[in-house]
Parts: sequence; structure tokens; C-alpha cells
Amino acid sequence: MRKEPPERPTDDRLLDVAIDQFGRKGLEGASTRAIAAAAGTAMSAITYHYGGKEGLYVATARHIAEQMRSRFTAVMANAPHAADLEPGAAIEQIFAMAGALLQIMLSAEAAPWARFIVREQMEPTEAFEVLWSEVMSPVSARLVALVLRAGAGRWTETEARIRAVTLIGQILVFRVARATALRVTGWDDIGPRRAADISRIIHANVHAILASPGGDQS
Amino acid sequence: MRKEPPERPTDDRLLDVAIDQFGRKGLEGASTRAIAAAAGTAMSAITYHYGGKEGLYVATARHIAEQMRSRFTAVMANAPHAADLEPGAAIEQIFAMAGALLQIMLSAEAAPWARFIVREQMEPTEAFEVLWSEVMSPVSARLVALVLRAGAGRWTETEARIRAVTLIGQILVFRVARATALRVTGWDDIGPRRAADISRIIHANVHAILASPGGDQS
DNA sequence: GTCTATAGTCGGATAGAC
DNA sequence: GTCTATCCGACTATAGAC
Repeated sequence: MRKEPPERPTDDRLLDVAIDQFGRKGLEGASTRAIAAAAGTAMSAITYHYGGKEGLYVATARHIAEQMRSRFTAVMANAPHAADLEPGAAIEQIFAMAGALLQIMLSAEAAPWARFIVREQMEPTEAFEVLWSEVMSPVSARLVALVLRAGAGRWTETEARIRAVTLIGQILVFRVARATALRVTGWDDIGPRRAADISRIIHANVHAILASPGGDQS
Repeated sequence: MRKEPPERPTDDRLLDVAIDQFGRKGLEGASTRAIAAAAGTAMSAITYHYGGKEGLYVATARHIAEQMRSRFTAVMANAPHAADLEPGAAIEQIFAMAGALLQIMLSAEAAPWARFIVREQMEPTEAFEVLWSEVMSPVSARLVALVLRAGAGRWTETEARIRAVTLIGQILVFRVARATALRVTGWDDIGPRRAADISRIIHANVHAILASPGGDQS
């Protein structure tokens, strides 16, 4: 009876452990010994597969970027161009993006990703460039375009960009300041039911922020 | 000509460097040798003043908590009890708190604090308890009470708490996801003028989220 | 492709001089 | 109160067997 039923490849197992360890301890805090041990292999396997600790670190960023990208493209796949949308339709698209982002942020698998990414926000390395260009840039570009359409001329480009950041912040906070969010709400965890409560309120907030005063009410 | 003009005490200099180093590298990534060297003293000074690396780490959390607490109490000092306020007045109080929080988050001195705190969010240690009880708990308790008043019965306690978290998130994002916020806005830094732009939009967002549909418009 | 063995560096803690 | 000197464990990297 093995721990890894179908015996996944060594390099994949290393990557899984690396996401967790680098996210928790950082590049310098995590040790290759501990990563290799948790992956059930020898430390030198890291050298063989990734060329060393830093190589594994960048590979980790690339893997996270790929995973998040695939989840976003699933949502944004057949979405129309922002420029072609009426303001009301743009808001609907923003609801869809916000919902998807919240779902990713609250999912258990996103926890290790988030830890890794937040570290890169504070002390960006080569890995941040990968995350930005692969995931954040396309997602934020679309969000800004949609906010601009939803504003229907009420906001400048800069104002739309700032608004986009505040929208993202409302969702990110539940992952990035999770410990605090749990204390404030008095929860010990965020299950599907509570996720729905959060989603409902963020939906209401986004609508309140973006809907034009005399516009359509969804 | 000395580097430290009035020759500040060794323990204070160690604390300053520790905030920066622990924030950037984490508890395990930062080295006592590097901290002591940057503070211009010997490593054994850490043992003498703080009992070791972990002692310095907790002392760092305590120092950050004190600094933030003093800034918040300056804002919340003569503020009336939330329960005594009309909804409109409660919103005004929330504007004041949001403005103060944003100012702290955007200040240069908050950058090292934020790095330290965000790490604690992801992997809470004993230090998180200090930060929560000294700063976050009183601030968030007041914010939740104000949101509840601003809602004037429209929201349950839980809904008010979730809303409070989303309000905080809009501000935190500019510190916690600063690297991304700068990319999205296209800025290379956030000066006073841009801080005012952000403040204005957050003000508008808070108003849109909290003001009752038929209520007073500020 | 995965392992063991080992080299060389750097970490935190501590003893003891001043 | 601050320093130097030293111990020893943990780290990354690498060579080489299989």
C-alpha cells in the first residue's frame, strides 16, 4: 500500500511540495532537504530535474501561472469583447469574472498558490514576472476594459483602473488576509454556504459601485 | 561623522532592522547575523536584548502593533459610540476610518509593517495573536458596529461583518498586492496626488455600498 | 532517473573578555 | 552592555555508484 497510489512522476511530486513549502517559508526559508523528503525522494533529485533550488522556485511560479490561467480562460473563453458591450452587459461580465475569481480564491487548492503569490507581491523576483504576464496581465486588462464600459464615459481610464483594483481587493482580502477575515466574521472556516454569502455581498457591492445612478437595476 | 547621529540605543536599532528583514525574508529566511550587521552591532546583542531570534520576532510584532495602535487611536479618539449614531453619521465615521487606514497603508513607514503582517496572515504564529488583539480586533469591532448602524437594519450581523471585510479589502489591496496594483494602474509609485485619487474613489465606493437607496447623499 | 556520500558554507546559540 | 571566538547543526551543491 503506497502513499502515492499511481506513483506520480518525481518531478511532479517535487513541484506539489515546493508550492506548499515555498509559499509557507519563502525561497530562503524552505529547505531543499525538507522538500525532497516530503516528496519521498533524495535532495539531489531537485538538482537533476530543476537545476537547483532557484530553478525549482521559478518552475513553481510557472506551474501556478498555468493552473490559474487555465481556470480563467475557462470563464473568459467565449466572452465578447468589452468594447462591443452595453454598460449593463459589461457589468454582467464583471459579475462573472468576480464570481470566478472568488471561487478560485476560496478553493482549497488556491491556498498554496495564494501564499506563493503574496510573497512575490511583497518582494517581487523573477517569478512575479511570470505570474504577471501569464495570468494577471490578461485578466486585469479585461477587467479594466469592462469597468470602463460599465462606466459609460463617467470615469477616466485611470479612475477605471483604480476601481478595478478595488474590485479585486474585495475578493483577494478573503484569501490574503484570511486569518483576519476569519476573526472578523467569527468563522473557523469558509465552506460552500459561507462562500455563497460572500459572493452575494460582493455581487451587491459591485453593482452598487458600477451601476450608473439612473441605469438598469439587475 | 556617525551614521546614527544621536546614536540610538542598540535594541531600538535592532528592532528597526528586524521589521524590515523579517518582513522581507520571514522568520526563517532572515538571519540574525545580517540583522545585527545592518544594525551595526554583534549578533550576540540579539541574545542579550531579546533572548534570541524568536524573542526578537515577537518583539517586532509588539512594536508594529504599538505603532499602528497609536495611529488609529488618534483617529478614533473622540469618536462617538456607534450605537448612538444616525446611519448617515455612521457612514461619515466610516469615511474617516477608511481614510486613516488608507493613509497608513500608503505611507512609506507602513511598508515594512505590511510585509510583516501579511506573512502572519498566511502562516500565523504567536505574533499574529499580538497584532490581532492589540490593533485589528478593536479597529474591526468598531468598523462592524458602524457598518451595522449604516445599514439601519437592512443587514444581519453576519452580512455587516462580511461587508466590513470587503471594505477593508479595497484599502488593503494597495499595500498587500502593491506590485499588481502598480502594474494595473501603470504607475511606478503612489505619491500624495495618486493617493488622493485612490481616496476619492474608495470614498465613492464606500458611499455606494453603504448608503441606503433612498437615503441622504453626501 | 534515483540514490548515497561528502564537501563547503552559513545558520543560531553561547562562553567569556572587557 | 557590547564585543570576539567557537561549537555544532543544517543548509545547498556535487560527485559518483547503480
